[in-house]
Amino acid sequence: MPELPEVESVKTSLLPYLKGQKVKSVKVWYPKLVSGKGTKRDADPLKVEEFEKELEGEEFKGITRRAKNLIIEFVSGKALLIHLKMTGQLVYKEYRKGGDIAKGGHPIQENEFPNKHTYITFELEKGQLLYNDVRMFGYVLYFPTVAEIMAGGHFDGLGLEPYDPVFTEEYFVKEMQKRRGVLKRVLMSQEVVVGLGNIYCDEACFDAGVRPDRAANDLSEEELKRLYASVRRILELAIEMGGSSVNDYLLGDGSKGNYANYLKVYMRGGKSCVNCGGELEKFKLNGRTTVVCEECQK
DNA sequence: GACAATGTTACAGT
DNA sequence: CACTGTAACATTGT
Repeated sequence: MPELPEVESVKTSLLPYLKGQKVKSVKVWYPKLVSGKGTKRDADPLKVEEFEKELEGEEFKGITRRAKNLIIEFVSGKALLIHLKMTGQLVYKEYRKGGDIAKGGHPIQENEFPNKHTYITFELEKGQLLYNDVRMFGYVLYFPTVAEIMAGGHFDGLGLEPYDPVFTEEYFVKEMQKRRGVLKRVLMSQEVVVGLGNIYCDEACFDAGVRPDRAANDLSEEELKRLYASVRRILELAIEMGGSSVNDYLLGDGSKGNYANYLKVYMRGGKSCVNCGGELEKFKLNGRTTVVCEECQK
């Protein structure tokens, strides 16, 4: 589900609820999520019981994000590495007095969570932190320290954060000019800049007026500069709006992001272009549905 | 039933 | 080696 704006929004919306709270107990309902199978941490999977036991009594300290990964840190130094992949959700729900779930004024319906797609429940002092994941692609991995996450090779090969001071226009232009691959593939590979997925890749290309099916190094310097600005502008706008709730994505408090209302091409194939009124073209590119305006994107 | 869905990785093939 | 396409992960909705 989530691209960078969604993951960032989960981070900021969750932190105020979690910070300072202690974990009373943890229950894992789907072992693969915490075992590391299918990730770079295939070796030495921690058993479910150990995952649950290690987190008991831990106090939340902070949440950080690297690309589309979240790192939850505890005061003791222990940490969780989380990737939501396509349909993961991390939602906090306050207890109602008497130990039940809160409802008054809460944006999510009573009894909606936990549900059959809730695979981890963290019982905290004032509420529950729930990990839901319809397609079960995501993972939540335990590490004794943040340093071990960093040393574990999880972030190898990732490009720069879009707001890293080192990620300059010059850097972007230079790196893109080195790559002959299809623009969409390069942007989504996370190897130059991280955070773009299928939604924001199409949106950024539309905003910059370039077709995503061109070769990256075919773009002129001017086009690359436009694209650099568009990538940063689109991601920033989406973060401000709390991300795009197209399907499964929810913020940490269970509410939806608003950016879906501002999407100009994603999911709009066949509709009219907001710029020129022409019909938007939809096609497959690198196995992903892609939408462009033939008139506005060259 | 076929197909597609916000991500990522592995692998076969050119 | 560079790159492309496909499958896989598992489920739901159209």
